[in-house]
Amino acid sequence: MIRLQRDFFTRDALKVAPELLGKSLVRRFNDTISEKYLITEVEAYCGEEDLACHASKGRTTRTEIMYHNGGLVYVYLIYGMYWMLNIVTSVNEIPQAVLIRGIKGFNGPGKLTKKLNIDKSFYGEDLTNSDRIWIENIEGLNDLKYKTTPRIGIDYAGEWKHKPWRFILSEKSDH
DNA sequence: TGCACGATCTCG
DNA sequence: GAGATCGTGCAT
Repeated sequence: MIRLQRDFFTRDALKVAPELLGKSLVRRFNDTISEKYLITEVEAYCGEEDLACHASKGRTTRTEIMYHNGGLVYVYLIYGMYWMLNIVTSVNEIPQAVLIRGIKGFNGPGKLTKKLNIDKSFYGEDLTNSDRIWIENIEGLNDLKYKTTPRIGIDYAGEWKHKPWRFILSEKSDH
């Protein structure tokens, strides 16, 4: 198992998102407790022109982190009670992120952050050197099958709501 | 300073 | 189908 490095994240969100499927999300709580979860569902949000992306409102206190280099964590509160876990992608000044919507055994972005005890304190965390959250490659799991659908909960995004930028790992693969 | 609105979830 | 619940962005 090898922790994903900077170069994995500093690419376009549409390239990174499907490749995150089948990777292992690691949450380390202390010296003896670490938990690993297979990533099964993600969504890509691509820049200021993407009306579904929070960065479509420009650079604000909340979206600032998306303007940084890939590999950082973007966390925000939605509906007053759920923390959403996102991973910043692309390079400086290009605001993109991938929302982690589901992990094996726990579908739903709000449920997984509650399960992993992830909150605003993770905003800006660096996945390439954090000691409490990172992502690992699982040897032999590559080019997995997945399907795409439009993203969830963004009816306000006009034409952008139709983009097939939600990626779901298929139940069965040839591997 | 105030207010409308969510990249959700659970229960009925 | 509706309610819970609050930080953020933008209008006052």
